[in-house]
Amino acid sequence: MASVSSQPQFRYTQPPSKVLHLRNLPWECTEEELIELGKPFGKVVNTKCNVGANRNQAFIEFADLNQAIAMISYYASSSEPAQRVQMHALSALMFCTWPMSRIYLRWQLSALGERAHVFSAFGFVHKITTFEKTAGFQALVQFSDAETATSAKDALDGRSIPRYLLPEHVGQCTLRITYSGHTDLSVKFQSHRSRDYTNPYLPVAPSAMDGSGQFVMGLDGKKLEPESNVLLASIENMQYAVTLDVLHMVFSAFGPVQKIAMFDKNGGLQALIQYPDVQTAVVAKEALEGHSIYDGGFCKLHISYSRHTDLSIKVNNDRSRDYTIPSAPAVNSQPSILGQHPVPMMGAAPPAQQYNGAQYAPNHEQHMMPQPASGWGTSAPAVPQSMPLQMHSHPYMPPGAMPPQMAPGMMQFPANNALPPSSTMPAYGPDHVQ
DNA sequence: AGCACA
Repeated sequence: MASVSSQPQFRYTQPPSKVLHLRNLPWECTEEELIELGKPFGKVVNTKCNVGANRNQAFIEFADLNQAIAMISYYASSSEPAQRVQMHALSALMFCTWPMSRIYLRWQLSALGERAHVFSAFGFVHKITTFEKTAGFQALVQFSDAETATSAKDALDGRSIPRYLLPEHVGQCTLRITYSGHTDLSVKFQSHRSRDYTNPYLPVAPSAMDGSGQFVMGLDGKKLEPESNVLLASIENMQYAVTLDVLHMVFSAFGPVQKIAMFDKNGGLQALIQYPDVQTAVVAKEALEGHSIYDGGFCKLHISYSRHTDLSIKVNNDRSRDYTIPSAPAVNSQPSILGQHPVPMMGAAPPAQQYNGAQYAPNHEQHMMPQPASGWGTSAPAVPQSMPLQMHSHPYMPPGAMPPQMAPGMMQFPANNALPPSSTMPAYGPDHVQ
């Protein structure tokens, strides 16, 4: 735990790229705005906006690698992995203006929960601090200038935070906004309750780190773990058997699964799932966390990043498998899997509609995950699906070749957060954008 | 009306 305080703790989980991937941009943005964002750091040669089901993701490509690095570095917050930094910093910069006078907004949520993104749609959020009072959850938000603050106040006061920005269990959050009496926020640390987006070198608050300095808290107070290409999934409420093949199918929807190891822990089932790269694991985790494999909350997944990066699978059996080894796995030696499959799944469970949660916009045109094969009894969209490249090409689960255990009531895959595992552009051709 | 500091 030594050695951390004076240096910013950037953690780059990806090799540098000329292409930056921006996630969680609030609402739609334009190509012009993306160019404005990147211009201070170099020559923007390509952009793609309105990517993803929520149209809140984008790509920026620079002419030179160093320019992309410069942008990342500038907006890096020392308390977060680089991927999240991109997301936060860039969302704070949308519709940006750069001027002098400062003004504060005070806002209040009618329920617990905090989303800086809400404000960043209107301009560069310089600093934010949150706190709880008897009246509710409050925050001070400092913008770059008064005009920006005024437009944000006028647009947001009395309105609700978009559902997709909120956790499922949080009800409607109505904002109340007035001007603050403060003139300048003085943020001493980056922490789970306050941020200074103008200063990437601000130290991380000790309270936001654990003993080893490894984990930090996100602005929402949740733990941020170092990202990994290996996920640790624990399964709760396990009314039905979860087999290796079921896990393989569920996790393969986001990219090729290299290895799976299942084991029992504290009376529950856990599994380590290995992807070839971190980004695929990030997408899978964000999409699957908290959701159930079967309708009715059965076999609910809780997913975290593993400390492992490469599992060593000693033997292929019904609890562990290395899918990268070409020797045909003896799937047929377990004919009982189907027989053991829970009967209620086949008839009693209603058609799978697990992902009608608000954070997954029900935008069928934008679905990029494999749709249920015809015959599953769920409504298939009329329009052809646009799938990311790896869905067509990865050898582990060709589209339409779902394992037989896929039963009615099994989870469908969510539509958003489904990004290609690389931060290159080609997966989103120009025909995908209006 | 209500405004932080690890």
